[in-house]
Amino acid sequence: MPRKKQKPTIYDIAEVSGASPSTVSSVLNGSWKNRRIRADTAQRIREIAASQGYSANLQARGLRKAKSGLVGMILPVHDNRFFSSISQSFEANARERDLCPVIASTLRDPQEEIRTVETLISYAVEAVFIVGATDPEALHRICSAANVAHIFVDLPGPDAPSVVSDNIHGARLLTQTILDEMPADKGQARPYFIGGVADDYATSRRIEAFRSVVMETLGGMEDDQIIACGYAPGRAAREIAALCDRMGRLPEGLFVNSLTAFEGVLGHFVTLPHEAFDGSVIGCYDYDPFGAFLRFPVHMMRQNSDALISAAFAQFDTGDFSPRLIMIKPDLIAPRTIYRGRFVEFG
Amino acid sequence: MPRKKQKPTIYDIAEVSGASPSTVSSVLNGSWKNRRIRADTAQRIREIAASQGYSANLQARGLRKAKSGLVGMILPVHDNRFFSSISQSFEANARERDLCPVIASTLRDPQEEIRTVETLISYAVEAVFIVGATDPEALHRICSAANVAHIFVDLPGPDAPSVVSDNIHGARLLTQTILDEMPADKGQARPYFIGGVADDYATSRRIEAFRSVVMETLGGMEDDQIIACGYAPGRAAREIAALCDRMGRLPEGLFVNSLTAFEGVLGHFVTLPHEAFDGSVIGCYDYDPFGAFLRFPVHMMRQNSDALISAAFAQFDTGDFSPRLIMIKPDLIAPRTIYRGRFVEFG
DNA sequence: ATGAAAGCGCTAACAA
DNA sequence: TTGTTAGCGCTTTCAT
Repeated sequence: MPRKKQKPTIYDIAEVSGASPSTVSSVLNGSWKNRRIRADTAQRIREIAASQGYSANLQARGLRKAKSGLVGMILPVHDNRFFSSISQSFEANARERDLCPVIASTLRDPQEEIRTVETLISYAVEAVFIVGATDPEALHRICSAANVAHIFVDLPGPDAPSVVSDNIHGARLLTQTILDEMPADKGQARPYFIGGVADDYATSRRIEAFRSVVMETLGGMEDDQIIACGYAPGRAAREIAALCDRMGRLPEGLFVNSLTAFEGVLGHFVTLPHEAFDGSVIGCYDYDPFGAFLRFPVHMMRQNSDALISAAFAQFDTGDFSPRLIMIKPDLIAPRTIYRGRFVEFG
Repeated sequence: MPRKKQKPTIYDIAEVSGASPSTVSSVLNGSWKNRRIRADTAQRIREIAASQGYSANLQARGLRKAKSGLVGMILPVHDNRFFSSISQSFEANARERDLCPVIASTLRDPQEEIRTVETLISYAVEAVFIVGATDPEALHRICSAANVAHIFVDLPGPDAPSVVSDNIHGARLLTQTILDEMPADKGQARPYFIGGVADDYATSRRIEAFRSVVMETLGGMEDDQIIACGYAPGRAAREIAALCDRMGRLPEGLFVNSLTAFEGVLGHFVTLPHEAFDGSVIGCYDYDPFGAFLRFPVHMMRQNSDALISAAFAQFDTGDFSPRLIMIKPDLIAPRTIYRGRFVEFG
């Protein structure tokens, strides 16, 4: 590739225009409203800059101003409908504020979370949005040591604003729906809960809600009806297979705790005949448009990713990073219903 | 929030340790292997740095070295399984090279693509990966004017390396499969192709492949069997509804050209009774694990996102950015089959 | 209405 | 084996 000449700097523009670097700088970054610069000099400088293909070196600006124009977000995985919707909203919100989004996935590895947040801080991000962290305390410590604004989303963290789904409400509603749809003689029914990590904030509340609704409705429940086997599809696939094996059929009700777990569950379901699903009611906490149209009906709780992120940014805008918990209600999406979101005319 | 003291710099560490800033710098950034620095001074400096919570200011380093440690990627949308898998692979590949990924979605807006690439360049990204661009020429011009390495993925661009799916192969295979699965008396059958933009590189080749296989197999085809209505779900929903309306039923064969279009199609399908699908064979170019388990069987072409991105990074590693076209074959995923990818044990 | 100059935190010659 | 120094490109007082 032929070595092109370097990107022009304000000094190049200054030289060509005959103005000083500081004048050029203020014209080109908008701060010239304060400095009283003649409209025509400003205009001339802008034209020269355009003709030279000038664009500011954002690293230099960031260094000088001790801020970068970047906003960071970390999340567990990209390739999952909940988190990728989060990314989509994050991007839109960041752009509205003229910030450049930096989104990183950490595969629920606490070490990776820490490294990533440290990297973001080293780039002087204006804030970091922490989605579904496994070790919120550590991340909080790091951010506040560096005096970096941070907001927790989905899973709350200590001593900072947190925007979370109303898990109790959502899980109660989903559990109730599953039980309602089960055949009339629920006496012996043993609905199961699968996926997630029992100590996680979100999972623990969902389990609690599941348990209490089951107790209220069926009058009893045993511990083995909770299979908190993590989020990985592979693990969920093995667990559901083992469960079906033990029972000799599918459970009457199944509460799947995340899309990733659901993906795993599906990995087993593909091996089953159509009739296998007849006696079962299945619900999933989190929504996927394709998941809504499976071979069997699925009740889905759609976390309002857009509302979660918008609320987090609204908090960011206030500049107040004192602890508070903001709850967003998720929506129950009936089987075979397609939710139409903000981005339906894009793709 | 109590105002913490500023982040320590190499000067702070230098002062405490009694060494000079350059010594500190080289110790802390690894370049001390060349400078022969005593192991114990290095050790002492590292300890002091750790105790002070030092971490390098990457903007300053980037400014000085005229590179940032960032790699950029732009893609149409996040919340779609194909693109979010691309993100997942991009992230993994970037990390392996100690680069910080910056992923931005541009909603297929050419202006937004341009602005975004300019922003990335202003941050001095080491390369930009351009996925599914609508205006590759413009992006190429911008990148090469700024002398920034760039690689096209999914949709090829001019005068730069491009890694694309083997669309002809994939679309032929998918079309053939759809036709094969159709009822024996195919004489009058009119399979349809829906989604995408007819001038797009990928779509145009897929249409071409679709057309030629249909011609070979059925002996004829008319132009209205191609509905290149773009990628937006909303639009695809309206088009398929209109088509079904005109035909009074579903077409015998349907080739859906992207997941976003498929989502739209599904938006109409949810209104149809189960039997409506009996006489239809449906295929989708692109894979989604939930899409693989719908109420009706779907044949899916899985673009190998991991291979696409890995090949792109392999090219990046060579440092050679001269034009070349690298083809990656997609895989046909049979209905009701779950593909197990690289990240199946994460979630 | 504009310019000169200092300095953000870091790296890389060049000295010593 | 280590220190001194000159910038990277920009913003921002402070002068004029």
